[in-house]
Amino acid sequence: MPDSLCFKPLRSSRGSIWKYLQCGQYGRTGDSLHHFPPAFFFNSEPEEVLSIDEPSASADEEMDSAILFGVMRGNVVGLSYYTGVVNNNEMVALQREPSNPYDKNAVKVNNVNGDQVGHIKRELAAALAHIMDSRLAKVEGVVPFGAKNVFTMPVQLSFWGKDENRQVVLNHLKQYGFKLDPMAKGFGSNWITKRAGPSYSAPVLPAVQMSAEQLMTEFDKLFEDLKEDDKTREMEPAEVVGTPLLPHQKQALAWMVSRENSKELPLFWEQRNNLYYNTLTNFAEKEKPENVLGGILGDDMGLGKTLEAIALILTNFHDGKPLPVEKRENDQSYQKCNVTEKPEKCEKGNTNKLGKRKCEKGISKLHKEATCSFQKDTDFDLALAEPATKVKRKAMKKGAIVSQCSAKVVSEKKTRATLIVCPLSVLSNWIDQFEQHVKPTVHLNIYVYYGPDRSKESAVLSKQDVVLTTYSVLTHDYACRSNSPLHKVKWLRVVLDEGHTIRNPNAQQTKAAVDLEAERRWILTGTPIQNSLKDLWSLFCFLKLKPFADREWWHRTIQRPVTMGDQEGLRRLQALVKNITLRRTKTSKVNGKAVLELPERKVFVQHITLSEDERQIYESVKNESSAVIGRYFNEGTVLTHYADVLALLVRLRQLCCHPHLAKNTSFSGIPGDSTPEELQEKLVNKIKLVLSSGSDEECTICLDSLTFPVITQCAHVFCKPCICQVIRSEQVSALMHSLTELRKKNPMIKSLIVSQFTAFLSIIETPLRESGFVFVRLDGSLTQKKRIEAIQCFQSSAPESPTIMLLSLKAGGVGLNLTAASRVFLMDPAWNPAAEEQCFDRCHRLGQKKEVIITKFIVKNSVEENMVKIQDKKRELAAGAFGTKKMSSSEMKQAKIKEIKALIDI
DNA sequence: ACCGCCGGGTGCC
DNA sequence: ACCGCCGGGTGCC
Repeated sequence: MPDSLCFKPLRSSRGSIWKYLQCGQYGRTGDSLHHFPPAFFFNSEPEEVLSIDEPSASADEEMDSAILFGVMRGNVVGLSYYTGVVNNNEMVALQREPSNPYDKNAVKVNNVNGDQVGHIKRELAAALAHIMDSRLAKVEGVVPFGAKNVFTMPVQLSFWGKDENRQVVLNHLKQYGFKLDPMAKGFGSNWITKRAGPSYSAPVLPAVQMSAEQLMTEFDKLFEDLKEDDKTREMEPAEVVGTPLLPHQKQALAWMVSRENSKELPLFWEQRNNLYYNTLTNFAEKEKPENVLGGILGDDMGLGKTLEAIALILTNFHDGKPLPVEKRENDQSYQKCNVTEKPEKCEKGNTNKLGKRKCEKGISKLHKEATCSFQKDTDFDLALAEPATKVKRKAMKKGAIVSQCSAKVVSEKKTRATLIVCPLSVLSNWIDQFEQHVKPTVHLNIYVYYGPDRSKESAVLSKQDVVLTTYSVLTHDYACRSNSPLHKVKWLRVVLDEGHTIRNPNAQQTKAAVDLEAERRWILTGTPIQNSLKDLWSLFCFLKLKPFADREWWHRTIQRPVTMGDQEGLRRLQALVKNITLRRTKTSKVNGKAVLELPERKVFVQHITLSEDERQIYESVKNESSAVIGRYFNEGTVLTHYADVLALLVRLRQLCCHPHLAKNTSFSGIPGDSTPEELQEKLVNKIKLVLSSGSDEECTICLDSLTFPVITQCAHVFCKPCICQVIRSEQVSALMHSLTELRKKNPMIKSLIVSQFTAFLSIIETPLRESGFVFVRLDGSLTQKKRIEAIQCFQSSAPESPTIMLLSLKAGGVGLNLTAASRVFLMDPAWNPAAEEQCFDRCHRLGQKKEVIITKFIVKNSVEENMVKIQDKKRELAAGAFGTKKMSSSEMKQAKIKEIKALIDI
């Protein structure tokens, strides 16, 4: 529930290696861990690997390192005043109620469902209030017995907190005459282990725990066998899916359909008599808990998650029947009612109709809707008077069509629309894929909810087959939810593409997504967990996974046990993830055959030697940088100057690419002293100066006044002819050589040229042009529209289409499909090997027919070589993460300092 | 009748 | 509500 998301204000916490390593504990305790491919859990993120750790401050992070102070018995009173009921051994939540008019110390006791059971007895509440308010300890309760009492019942309280608060808590309780039992021996062992036990520190009670464990193991096994079977069954998609599915895609479809139609109880629930029990919390209720009608489709990039989702939408409507779609009788109707304009050319906010490709401009959406929907009589006639009427009459004679119509009429009352939320960068991909995979004889109503003219009528959205929108729009709308049709419609299905974008539970976009109302919920992501176990929680919240959507139950039943190394907790987590996730990697097998048979991929490293001049500049800047960083080391302030240090390193890397990238710094004294803003300002001022003063500025190459002045990133002004000549003669030529050779061999081969520095891409443009290469460019500065244009242009197989794409490493992120390219030139190494891999995958993915050859340029004897060494280490680290012990933050800092030293050879 | 005892009214925080 | 607590009724054994 959204409430739990707002539970406590937290700093926005990005991942860190610390958290990543914390997860290493899975491996320490788990013997059955091979079920989780490591990549599923740990995916290091490019920009985070060398980022500074923020101090751990948030409430829930405190809980991660909490220890058990002890336990005590208390009483819950006033039971007869409240509706909440509990079972013996059921977990309860304690909640302060400072506004209580009878006692400002009041502490409420709620059951797992959030219903109030009673209050903590006054005297005890007086002692607890301060502890809870000051967060000296988290107090958790279990009702050991007496759950059916009418007036009062006992409650076993356990106190968890930071070690340093332990004594404070004990003393405070003592003042009120209470005392904590250490919990180690005997006390309460019966009640605590029997059911709710495993969530507590497991090792103290081995004997009793074993039996509980064994029980669960048996249960898990049963469950696993069942589910594994479920995941290998294949299913044919609805007839209207025009693309044949690969075996693993049919498996995904079968699994997704079975998830959506599941009548089973959710995991960890069982029926006893007339009640449904949650075996983790011992909560019970009369009403059957809803299973998650959905889950996480965690297939690797390139396996076809989009197609799998489209197949699902078309195949599984209500009662296991396909979505009743409007059939187009023949091509005539298509022609007649079509404005053949490409959706890509639509203005923002317009409706893109599949197959129809109708773009609306200014006219009301409803009106436009009518243009092609020949089952809506009035609208239809209005918009498309004569010819379509004929089409329709003709159509109505056909039985198939009639039944389609009636099916539609019946289903009209049922929730119909699927909402797809995705990052802007893949929005057009969805449109393309719908167009590609839905038979052209079918008309699907697709509404792109984006742009200033998007309809605010929820009725418009709810009658679509598919509504596409972006996370930004979703979040924006959520801010004024009363006016957001997205948050009013009761969706048949909500699909979050690149669903890991909601992994931060405090982010507005997470809340906006969780707040959507839907019968079925899906998360598509290649990386369900990026940094730690916590990432999963948001996803579970979105899926409305009972009772884990509430932070407390998630924490007590899963997160803490797992973090504390409890086997039981690990098994629960494992079962849970397996239950709702389908994950195949590129190397997964279906019936002994690889899921995806991609052409081979080869990576070559080409070492570059800097020219005499370049080496000179490099060395001088390097010495300067080393001196500055060395000073920081001596002062012990490396980490406080981290940003500066990074800037210096970036300069060095830029120098490896091209001296002009960092030219200003090599002349301007202390490197790293200008922020990007200052740089920007400098540049603007320079341009102003040049423009205002005519051309009295000198070109530093010909030392004459400027002809055709151009300005570089580093605020240097040259004559265009001069700088072109310089660039041509300089050693970017390793690339040019390869490209020219390649063109000689096969002029049709397309290449990606990748760099992290867009300025470097700009420099490369010149010799490319000179040599007559046709190229496009894709970087972060392009608008969505231009991006699509660039990609389409590049992907085109037309003879005059560009053969080269200049790509900035971070542009577009995941999801880009650049399979037209079969060569990649990586001009400079990235901090993180994963970022490079992701980039290679943009062309080495489904649809690639050719062998992919990747060339990495590495400058000899430079910061780049050192980076490659660190990359290798990181790969090792990631591979062995399971066995690694938790690093403290000071160890982490040491590791970072070491890294910096290694980079600049100090 | 300054106590004890009895039995009815009453009851979370 | 099988308790405790309160306060009124009551009063030899």
